[in-house]
Amino acid sequence: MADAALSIGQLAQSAGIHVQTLRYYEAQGLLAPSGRTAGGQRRYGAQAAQRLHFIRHAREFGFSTEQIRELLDLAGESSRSCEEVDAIVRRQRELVRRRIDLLQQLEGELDRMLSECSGGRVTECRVLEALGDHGRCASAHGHAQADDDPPAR
Amino acid sequence: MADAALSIGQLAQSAGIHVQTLRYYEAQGLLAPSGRTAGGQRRYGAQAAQRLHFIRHAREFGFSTEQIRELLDLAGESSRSCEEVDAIVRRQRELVRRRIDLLQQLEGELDRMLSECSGGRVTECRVLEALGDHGRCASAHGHAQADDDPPAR
DNA sequence: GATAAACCCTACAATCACTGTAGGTTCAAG
DNA sequence: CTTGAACCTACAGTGATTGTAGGGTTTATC
Repeated sequence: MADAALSIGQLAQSAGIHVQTLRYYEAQGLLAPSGRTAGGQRRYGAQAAQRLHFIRHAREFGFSTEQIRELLDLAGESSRSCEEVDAIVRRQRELVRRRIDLLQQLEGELDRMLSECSGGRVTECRVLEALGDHGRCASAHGHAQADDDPPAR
Repeated sequence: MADAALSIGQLAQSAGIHVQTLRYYEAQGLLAPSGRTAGGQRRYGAQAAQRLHFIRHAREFGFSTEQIRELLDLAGESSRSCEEVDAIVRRQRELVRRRIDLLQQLEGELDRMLSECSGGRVTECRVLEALGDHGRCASAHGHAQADDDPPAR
């Protein structure tokens, strides 16, 4: 069962993450090692590697560790309805959609700023002016505030 | 000069942010109050309000407080070349562009997941499968990791 | 001029998802 | 059996806020 057991460093390298992150996931209840050596070092089996794969993928999708724990729990009791999983993903897609919209507005603004600046002195630089003047924005992205968004690093 | 002096609460409300955030900006060297009352309470003049406007706008654009401090300093010595400001904005646009690309890939994936799920039980739910299986991704967004991105809340 | 409510003060802890560090232990190769 | 790389725990730091504790100040009303 624990045939090709990986050390924490090997698993981390294969996943492109730091060992600390793995220990962090363990502390968060996302990923436990399959076992430990006599000396206390973590060993990860193929199942753990797969679980990590899921976790990393979900993180890239912007899911929080909390949400991932939800998803993993849901997947564990495999007789439950798919609707809960669906709802989480659907909510996530909404967030992604909104973030894209916002970023595209910002990109447009930044482009406009750059096109108006032509390498003069700061006094006549439109960029700083544009940043200071909300009114000139192409889109009035008013300060909405009920909306958190997990970083998509 | 300090005619229409605002309290921290009034300024915060007018900007749609919390008073703690203003105190945080002060600690970070971004925004000092124009003065204090005899009792030690902060008072902000019109100039401070404008500076805050700039700060909030730049934050919405994804600039870090560090970058904003740079921009403000640059704007202060108004005889310097515009190129430094330009470079900061250009770098920022690159980051925004990359984030949009990633998010659009993610959106596509999430859509695909949802279309494959049709409200069954978790055992036959494609969503969890898709999240676990990187290989089935439309785009192989490999684990690039040299890239930070400030949250765009 | 007293009182009370609303506001403000400092200082510090918590959040999230990690990353870094200190000081010590274990493993695998030679 | 020694060496050095990798591992261990425990804890502090990151960035941009937000929350809390325990007080002081301002303002309006009586």
